[in-house]
Amino acid sequence: MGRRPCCEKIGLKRGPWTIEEDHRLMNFILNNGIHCWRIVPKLAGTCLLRCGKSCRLRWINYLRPDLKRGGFTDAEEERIMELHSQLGNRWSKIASHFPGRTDNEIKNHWNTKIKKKMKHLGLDPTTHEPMNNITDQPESNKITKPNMCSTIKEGEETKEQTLKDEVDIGSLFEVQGNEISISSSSLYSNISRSESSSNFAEDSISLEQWELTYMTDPLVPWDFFTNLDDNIFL
DNA sequence: AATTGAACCAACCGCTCGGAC
DNA sequence: TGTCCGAGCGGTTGGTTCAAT
Repeated sequence: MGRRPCCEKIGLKRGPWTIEEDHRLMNFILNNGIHCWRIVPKLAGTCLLRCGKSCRLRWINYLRPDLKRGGFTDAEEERIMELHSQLGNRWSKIASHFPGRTDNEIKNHWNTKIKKKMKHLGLDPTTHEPMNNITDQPESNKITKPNMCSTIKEGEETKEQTLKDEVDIGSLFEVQGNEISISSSSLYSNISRSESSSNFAEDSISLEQWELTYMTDPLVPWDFFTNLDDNIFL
């Protein structure tokens, strides 16, 4: 017998999310936090005909307020290459080094841009070795590079990495009455104090303001979070 | 202006992991 | 100890956008 589906798929919507769905999911999470993804769509209202898994993905990859939008810088690309050479395709681990970036975003960027860039430089994107070293050798003489992925054990990860993994997205918000508080100290708890301001501020806006300003116009939202960054790193 | 192919990226699928019982 | 289930992860797909012709 096969595995049970993660949710009852009959009657559930698939494909691109609408503004209304985003709005409803965002409001639900801001008001209730994240406890169990499976029940989120059930409690979020009748227009959210999505499975919990889909809600989780939408939140993590698109709606999360601490997401950093925009292209990757050269420095970020270099860091991704460096981390990939150590961690392999462990995108979530790699993403944990980039606050505000998602594993999906990094994975996509790797597959569409960095891979090509490396090939252009004559490097094998999988092994990070110069491609001639491998292709010029007969099969029997090839030296197999150890799989970096398998050489790193969970227990050997740094404390810093472990702490980053433990950031609880659901705890980033506090909704009190009609006010949403985005705790900067929570948002950036995975950044060392030396990198961030010691004077953490609570950035509060009203729920109505949030909805009117950021959830009705799909082109606007990310500016808000850019400004949030500016405020925090002053 | 229309067509076509490439590039990009959001979303889905299926598997693994880990906690609860 | 084994089973179940939710969450997380990585690979893949498919729709959209953009550039070239």
